[in-house]
Amino acid sequence: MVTVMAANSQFSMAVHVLTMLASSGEEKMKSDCVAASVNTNPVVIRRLLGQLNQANLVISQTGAAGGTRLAKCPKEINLGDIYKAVECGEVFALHAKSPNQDCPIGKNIEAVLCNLQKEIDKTVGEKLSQYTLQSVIEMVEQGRV
Amino acid sequence: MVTVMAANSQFSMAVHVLTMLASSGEEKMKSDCVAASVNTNPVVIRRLLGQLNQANLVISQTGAAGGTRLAKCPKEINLGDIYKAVECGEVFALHAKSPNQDCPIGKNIEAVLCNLQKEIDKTVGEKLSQYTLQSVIEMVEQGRV
DNA sequence: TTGATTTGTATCAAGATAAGTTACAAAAGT
DNA sequence: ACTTTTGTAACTTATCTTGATACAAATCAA
Repeated sequence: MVTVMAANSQFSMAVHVLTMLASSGEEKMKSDCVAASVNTNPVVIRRLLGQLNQANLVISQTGAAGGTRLAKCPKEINLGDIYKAVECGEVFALHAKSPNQDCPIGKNIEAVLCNLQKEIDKTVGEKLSQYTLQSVIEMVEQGRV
Repeated sequence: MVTVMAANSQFSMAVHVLTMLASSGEEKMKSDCVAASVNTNPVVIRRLLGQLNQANLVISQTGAAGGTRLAKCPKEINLGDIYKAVECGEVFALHAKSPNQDCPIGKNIEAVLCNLQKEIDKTVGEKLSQYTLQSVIEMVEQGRV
């Protein structure tokens, strides 16, 4: 596995986490247990679950006997929903600094790139939406891809 | 403009740079001149041009009266080529640390995500390939998107 | 009511990346 | 020779992601 640190793996973790929750059905899971499978710290999982909660993909409960479960069944969650929920940013970034506005190209290129960025992001979202969480579970269960 | 530093804007810069080169036609441009439009340091531009050179999109020449020009005409360069050339990484990253291999889900989720990653990257490449550098130039010239 | 458990969240440290900058060797024209 | 320009190395700065510790708030059980 190629590990590029500082790269955003939240989407991958989110899919993993939701697959875990799906496997436990109605029963709530604790962040410690999920963290053990993802091989990370429980706080990282709770942060992620916070985002998934805001997107109405999971339901959490504090206190003893607390934990988290899916808010919908796996067939009703698609990977596009998850991608939007964790909001990893865009496929490519716009210029770090605004280009030179005195240059005809510099003046107009940003708007063109911005629209392109939106279109690509939409394309990614649509492609991801073709997969439900249920289909991911089936792929994982069968050990095939 | 929303500026997220540390995010990779190489693709945006590359499109900008190539648009500049296209505008100067056969005539070679100096990195200083391109940098002035992109609003960055000439070395940043030269680093980027190095990648574009390796992908055979531009031709550079050292020395006095040196500079860089396109290696092909703008109709023969598409944004997919540029995306591949700058290799900004993937749309989403895989897990930073390998998941727990003792967990049935942890054991198999990586392969599923890896294939998904490749498919999404392919989708992005195909979408970007629909646009030629020529079409970008036209959008920029017309100040519309 | 008291105590234990778990989430939610703040805060800090560590590791990595991108971009900006300086410096300089190599190449190439005049 | 001298000047210009690329190619590249090295360093700095700012920022991001992840991991880790700590603790308040919520919830359950005895």
